[in-house]
Amino acid sequence: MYESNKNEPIASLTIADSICNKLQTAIVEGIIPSGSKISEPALANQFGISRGPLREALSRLEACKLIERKPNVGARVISLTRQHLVEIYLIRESLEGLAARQAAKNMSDKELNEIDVLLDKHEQHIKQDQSYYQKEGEMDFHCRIIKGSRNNHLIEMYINDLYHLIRLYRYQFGMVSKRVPRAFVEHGQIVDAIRQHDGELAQFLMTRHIRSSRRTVEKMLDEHLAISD
Amino acid sequence: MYESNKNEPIASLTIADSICNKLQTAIVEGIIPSGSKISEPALANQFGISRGPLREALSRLEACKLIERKPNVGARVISLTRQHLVEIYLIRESLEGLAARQAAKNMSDKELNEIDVLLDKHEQHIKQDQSYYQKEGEMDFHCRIIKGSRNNHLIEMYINDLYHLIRLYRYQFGMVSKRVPRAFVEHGQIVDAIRQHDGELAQFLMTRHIRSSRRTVEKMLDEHLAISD
DNA sequence: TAATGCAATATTGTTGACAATTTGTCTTTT
DNA sequence: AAAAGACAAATTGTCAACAATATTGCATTA
Repeated sequence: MYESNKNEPIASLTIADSICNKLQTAIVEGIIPSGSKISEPALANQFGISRGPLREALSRLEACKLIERKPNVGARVISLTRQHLVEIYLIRESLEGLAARQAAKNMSDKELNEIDVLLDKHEQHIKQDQSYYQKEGEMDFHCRIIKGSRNNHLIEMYINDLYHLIRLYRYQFGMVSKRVPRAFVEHGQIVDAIRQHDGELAQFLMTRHIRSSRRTVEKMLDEHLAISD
Repeated sequence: MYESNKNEPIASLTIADSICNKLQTAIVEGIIPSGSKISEPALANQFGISRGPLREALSRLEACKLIERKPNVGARVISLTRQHLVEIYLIRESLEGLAARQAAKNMSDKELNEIDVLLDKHEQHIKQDQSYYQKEGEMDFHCRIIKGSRNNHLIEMYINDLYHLIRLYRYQFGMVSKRVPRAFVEHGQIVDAIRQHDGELAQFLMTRHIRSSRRTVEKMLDEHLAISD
């Protein structure tokens, strides 16, 4: 019996899992708008399932802070605010800095080569079409550094919780800026530092990279949009 | 009608909430031992409730990583390992460093004075009885710095998730060390830096404080206990 | 007319039963 | 005797109905 047993589970086994994933992308992409109330009966028969697994899915969405629940009242998608966005960026500066430092210790050559391939691909995409890079490429890079830290708790915190929030703000605020080429260069610098096992430098560069990104976003929000504080 | 409407909810309103709290302390205090399997039917009629709210509580325990669940198999209390403990300490170094830096910006004089009172109380307790300080006092201090950061997302991450894990390891590994007096001094230094609005220094001191604590613990684990890696 | 209180409605929380999956045991086979 | 397979028991996942709470609208009253 030839088991093709990749560590990846083939598909979302339980309904709650499946629904949770669908709701995550629905919220990220604004199909369920931020701030809107979530009706359990409505969603349940919209997906053709019972309220049981739906509530389980909502629990997980609450855990990764995509929704807020009040007892006996219900669930709402979180409201996007400038302050919250800044809070997340500050946390990212901190955690991804740590990740970069640890990645310089623990990341394998194989992983680094794969990142090289990724960055090459990004370079091509940037020359033609910025949108891809902005939407997925950037986060892809950051996730790999996180994974390279070998800190499983950090990896879970990031992939399960923070990741979705970051994507949410990215989508909803449509963050595209002149920083894309600059960010690309900074990614290269970070990889270099990791390759040389210079943890301190990698941490410094990563922290600064995200801080720059944060400031660009803050400026953008101040100028362009009058988003409720 | 004189509403004594403190922002605190009077009691855990929903059963799931109540059970979740009970399970958290049960796990932290080892009443439900780490690594043990959790039987839903058993727990349910042990608490005299149905499996519905119990599962909701388990979902939250999974969210704060006190238990691990596998689909169609069940839930287990996490196994305590040296590596996991180190991972958490590294995350704390990072996040509490950030918190201290932000606290230097945002913490009010009132809060600082309250911490002074707290530290005085600690000093008394240390002179008589180290156990109190180790068990709750230390975490109390750290929580206040976190709250002083005014970063709500960070506060929730810490209070809802990390906090319980830290307490869990504290209880189970019975961490008492000669560092207690030293740690007390370091707490004072951190408060001083915050009071002077020296964010960089506060961050540096907090990070170093936790790093020292981590190294003490690592050494302790290497010497005394042969805990499974 | 505005505010208050009550009743009706709708939503969430909880329960117990049913379905699907896994685990353990026993039999069968090589 | 060991391994494979089938059956049985137990556990988890899911469902639909019931209870409790919150919200809404209306009527009543000041």
